[in-house]
Formats: sequence, C-alpha cells, structure tokens
Amino acid sequence: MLNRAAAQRVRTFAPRTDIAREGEKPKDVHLILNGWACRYKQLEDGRRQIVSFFLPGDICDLNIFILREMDHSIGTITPVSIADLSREFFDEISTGYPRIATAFWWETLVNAAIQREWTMNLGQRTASERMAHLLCELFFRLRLAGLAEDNGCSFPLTQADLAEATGLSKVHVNRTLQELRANNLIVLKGKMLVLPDLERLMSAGLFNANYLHLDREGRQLDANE
Amino acid sequence: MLNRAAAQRVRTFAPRTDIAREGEKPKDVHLILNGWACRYKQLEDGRRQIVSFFLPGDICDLNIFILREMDHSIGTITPVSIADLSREFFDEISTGYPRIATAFWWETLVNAAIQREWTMNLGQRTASERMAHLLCELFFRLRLAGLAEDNGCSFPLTQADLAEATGLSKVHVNRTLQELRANNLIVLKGKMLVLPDLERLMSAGLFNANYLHLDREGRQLDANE
DNA sequence: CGAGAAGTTGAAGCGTGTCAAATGCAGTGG
DNA sequence: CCACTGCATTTGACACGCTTCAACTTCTCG
Repeated sequence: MLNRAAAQRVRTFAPRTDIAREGEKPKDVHLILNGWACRYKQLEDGRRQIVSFFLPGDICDLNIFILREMDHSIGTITPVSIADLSREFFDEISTGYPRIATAFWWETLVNAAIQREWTMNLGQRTASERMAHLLCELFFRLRLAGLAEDNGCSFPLTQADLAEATGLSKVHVNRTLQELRANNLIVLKGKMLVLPDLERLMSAGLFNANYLHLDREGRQLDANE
Repeated sequence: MLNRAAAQRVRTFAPRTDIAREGEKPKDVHLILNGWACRYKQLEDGRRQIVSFFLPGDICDLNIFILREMDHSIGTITPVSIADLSREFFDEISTGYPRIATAFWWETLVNAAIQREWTMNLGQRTASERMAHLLCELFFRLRLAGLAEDNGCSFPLTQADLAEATGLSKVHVNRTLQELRANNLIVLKGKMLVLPDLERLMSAGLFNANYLHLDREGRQLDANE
C-alpha cells in the first residue's frame, strides 16, 4: 500500500535547496525516499537553527495540512528524493488500514520525543556531551533504517550543519570534534563516521536510547491487528 | 462528549509532585482541568530540563499508549486536577467523532511546533530574548484558554522553574528578569505577571506567534465537518 | 589545475555559570 | 500577633566555556 502511494508522485531535489518554506500553505506530506534533509527555523537577523534531521524512511509532519501555514522550512542536505502523499491518501489510510495508521502515530510520537530530547540537549548538555549525543542519535536512527554499518555510517553533515543543529559556533564545533577524536570516540573524515566504541560515546553524551522507542516496533504494530 | 469523558476519572495532585514518571508504562492520557504542570527530563547527575508546560485545557501525549514506556516525567507546579482518559475512549472518538479527532490532531501538531520553537529558543536566543519569548508564549496560550487579563496573567512559576525551562542558571534568570523589568517590559511580583507593552516584549523576544497556529482554530474545526 | 567550500588555528572578549552570603516573604505554631 | 522557619529572591566577585574575528590550510570537484 505504502509503496504504491510512494511511487505516485516522486520529486528530486539538489543538495542545499528548500523543499518547503516557512509561511507556505502545507499541501502534502513528504516521505523521504533517499538522502538527508532537515527542518530549520530562522530569525529575522539570520540566526538559523536546525530543529531536526530527516533520514531516508522518515515522514515529515503527518497531517500537517490541518494547520494553515508552515512555521518552519524544510531543506535538503544531500540530493534528496521524496514522495508526496496527498491528504486523501491519509484519510483513506486512517479508515481502511489501522495498522498503518498506528505506525503513523508511532512515527509522530517518536518525532515528538526526539524534539524533547533536543530541548534537553541544548538546555543542559555541554558542547562535547551535546555533540556526542547527536552523533549517537543519528547512528541509532540510521541503523534502524538499515543504513549503518556495525560501527559507523556515511555522514554527509558539514561542521556548519552540526553548528546549526547544536546551537554552537562553527569554530567550537570544530574544537569539540577534535576533543572527541582525541578521546578515540569518533573517526570523522570524508563524509564517513566511524564509532570505535559506541558504549563510551554514549556515556560521553549521556545518551539513553529510550526516547527513540526502538523496542519491539514490529511487535507493537502486529499487536494492533 | 468530552465533558462526559472528563468527568469520569478525576484525580488531584499537590504542587511539586509527579503525575507520571520516566520509565513507567503509559496507561491513560491526561487532560489538565486545573493548574499548571510540566514535562521534564533529568540526567543521572541531576541536571533537569523542563521541556514543556501544561496549562488548563492541555492534553498530555495523545495516543501515548502506543509507546512502551515514558521517556520523561510529568510533574505539577501548582495544585492540579486532571481527568484520565482511557485508550478505549480514544478509539471510540477517532471512529465516531471526526471533528474531535481533528481537534486532537491539531493539539498534537501544535505541541510539536511548540517543542520546535523551544529548540530554537535554547539554541539561538540570548538569555533575555529567551526569557521574553517564553513569557510571550505562556501569555498567548493562557489568553487562548481564557485565563489571562488584557495585559497580564497569574503566574505561578518560580525563578528556579524558569531556569530549568530556559536552560539558564537561577542567578542569571534573576538578572535577566531584572533587565526586563528595567526596560519596563514586565512587572512580575507575587505570582502575577503584567505586560505593560506586549508589542515591545514580543520584539524583545523575537516572538512570532505563527507557531501557535492560533488563526481560525474554530473555523478549522468546523471546516472538517 | 584552479577555485570555492570546508576545516583548522590562535588570540581576545563577553555572556553566563558558580559560589557564597544576605535579604525578603509567606505560612505555621505558640 | 509575633517569632520562627524555610523557601524564593537578590547581590557581588570571580571563573570559564563558548563566541568572534581573521587568517591560514586542506579538501573536493569541475
């Protein structure tokens, strides 16, 4: 069902371009088929904050068309291909396919949990904890999507991206990464991230994966007929 | 319908107590009938972050029972009374009352938008911008709930609460509030907040209410039969 | 091979945190 | 009604994490 819908309307975007802009009227829901994207917000004076990352398989803002206008923008990091899912499609789903509807709720709730964890991250963690935490999160999510190796993954974010996501300056991101490298917690070079000791990185970032609710996702869905 | 459900199981809590704790299995959804509460997360070393506030009329985590365990805690600020809404109630709603179901989605989406704005707040705004922004948000939300005067509202948060919500130290919260007072942006005394010039406070906090999606809430609901 | 983007380095400044003590305030019991 | 108590707020001095600015180096890719 999802594959059928996804194949309907597919669009591709170059890296560093906008898929949707703040102020626009949201029409469709976007399913990321390929590539990395992000949600970001911007102040009048130019300060930018990346508020979340989208990885392949992620869905942007389910049911967003209930709201009148976008309060944020969505932009690509790498080349990205997305499927546009229409409102009608969702109405059809929610009545006819309860298991998929439950999966959508799961997605919505986990996204909310991630956003809360980011609030925690920015509010309480130091620069290096924050960076370690973000790297752990991305690795776990990529692994869930089947896009990671055992101890690493491809990693297209620049230090400027990391700065906008962590609320740090570019320069300090650079120094923070050096610190993590010096402690043998990461190897980050040429768009590849290797995590030689995930356990230690997790504790360096005070990372607890509970908020990702990875446990028994499949069983959960099966349990709801 | 909602009133009927809300009257079913009502519980009251003293100030500064937990309604639910991280790690527990979520059973019901809570509707705040009275008082202020908050969602918070805590690190092992004690650092605490308030990730959102609940005001009367707010609903905590719709459909949360899809997840296996709470990734955060919910605690009261003031005395609070809540109604526990069961899973069955929601299944009934979502099939039988599409307008209420849409209203629930609206609530869910706006909460997500608020969480994103908090991410922006912590990541990009300075201490005084951050504080001004938070005060604006709470005032707008209280006004929407019919709980604010024209230029002020009752305000039960302590400076320690504000510190945990803004990611600042208590001492710096104190100084930041003094700065806002000195600029005649707020009068905060004895659990009452007065905003002599909302426009100026909004611009001091770079506050744009678009993320609250206050526009035509009623019409929106009516439009969805 | 050249040019622009990404990453790195050093020095200096500032915003916010920390520590510690004083003051103000509200509720309680005698 | 006042003294007592504990919590909330305020103040000052100092320390430090992070930012800023500016220049330099290294990568990437056409």
